[in-house]
Amino acid sequence: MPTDKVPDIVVGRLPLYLRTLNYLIEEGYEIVSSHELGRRLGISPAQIRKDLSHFGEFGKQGAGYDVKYLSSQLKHILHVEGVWPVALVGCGALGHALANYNGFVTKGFEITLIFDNDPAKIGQVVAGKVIHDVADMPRLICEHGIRIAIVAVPSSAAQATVDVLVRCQVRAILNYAPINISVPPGVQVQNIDPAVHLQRMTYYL
Amino acid sequence: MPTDKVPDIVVGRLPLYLRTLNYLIEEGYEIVSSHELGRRLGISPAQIRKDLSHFGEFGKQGAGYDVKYLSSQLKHILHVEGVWPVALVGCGALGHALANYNGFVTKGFEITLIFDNDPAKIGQVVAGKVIHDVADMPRLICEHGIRIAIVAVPSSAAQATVDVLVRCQVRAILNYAPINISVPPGVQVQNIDPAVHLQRMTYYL
DNA sequence: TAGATTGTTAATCGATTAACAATC
DNA sequence: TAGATTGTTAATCGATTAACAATC
Repeated sequence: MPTDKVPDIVVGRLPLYLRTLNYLIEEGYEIVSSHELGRRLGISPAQIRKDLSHFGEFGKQGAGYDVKYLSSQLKHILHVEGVWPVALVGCGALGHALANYNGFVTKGFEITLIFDNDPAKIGQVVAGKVIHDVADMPRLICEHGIRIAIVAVPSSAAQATVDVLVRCQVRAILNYAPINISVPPGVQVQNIDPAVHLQRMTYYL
Repeated sequence: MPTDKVPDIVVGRLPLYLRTLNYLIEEGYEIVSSHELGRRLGISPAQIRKDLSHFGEFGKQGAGYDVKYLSSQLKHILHVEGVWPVALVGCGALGHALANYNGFVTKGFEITLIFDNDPAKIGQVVAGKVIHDVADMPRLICEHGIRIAIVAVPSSAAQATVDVLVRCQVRAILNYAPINISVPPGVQVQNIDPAVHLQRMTYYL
């Protein structure tokens, strides 16, 4: 029963399914059951089948799911069949690590533009890309048709950075600044703050 | 009505409340209402009041919450009144960035031990700390009484690293390797995988 | 066929919201 | 006091799970 209006929480699990399927491919699996996939993910088989049922019928009764086929279908659903160009704003230690991270391309992303506001860094080359002046963001992001950005600037600069990105038609922002940013409706934001993740665990210690 | 058995999802929001309260302190606020706090977080006021009610009564009717008091109470609840020593395993580009990140201490964490398996790196100093051989993890983590670790090793080494950490009595793991790791009951895991976060957003593009 | 696993429904479970008495 | 906001209950909403007919 495809496309009712898929809950956010279901969409959030699809990348995890995809990631595990790709490991299964590497391991040589051709077929996987919802039970085995769930075991690897710590998710119930029923939930996996229910989640997938939002988008169509991908399995075979009595057999399971063709790993490569389900992987390709999830890539299609998540719009990561190709490679999205991504802008990275902020090239400090974290920005450097992200620029050099070689795990993005196979997942559908490539950092193609890097920005910083430090005159000492502008013009330098990181991971084969020149660091541009943040002042040139509007022009360059527009020229490259960038829709996705990673924000790795200090908290104090995060909201202003995001405001510029939104005006440049960026519609998905991965925010590493440890602060809540606000965006207009229709703009996606995901936040990564290691301290928040750690504090969530210390509650149980 | 304190301590029923607080849902995970509620615990997960507390660090976000705390983070926002600390920004409010910086901005000079002394009192905040659930409405204002919710506005900043994109969460309903009712939810904030309900979440807090799991742990006690922290507000004043007609007034709101004393910002400093609520912040200190949340720190107490989350066990981040002091500073936890943290082990960092894997000192590549990401590990370097984490070792040099200065945002941890005020949030209750300090990276005190760094490990890598690369002979060329062992013995070098990063962020004022010597990089130790991963072979020495059991002894050093035990000696320092470490309960929290950050895993920034390649996916291929992640599970083995985690297995060692768990044997060393580590009970909270922040995993940056893009793979599902398995741990015994009672060990907390949080995962950070930028590609997963990005793919969750491309669905909507 | 016999065995296994899907896709889906209905039931259960849990989380969020609305509303308001209590009270500062 | 009057106005405002909390803490909490009950109602609503949504997500997960159990179970099974369909079927490979």
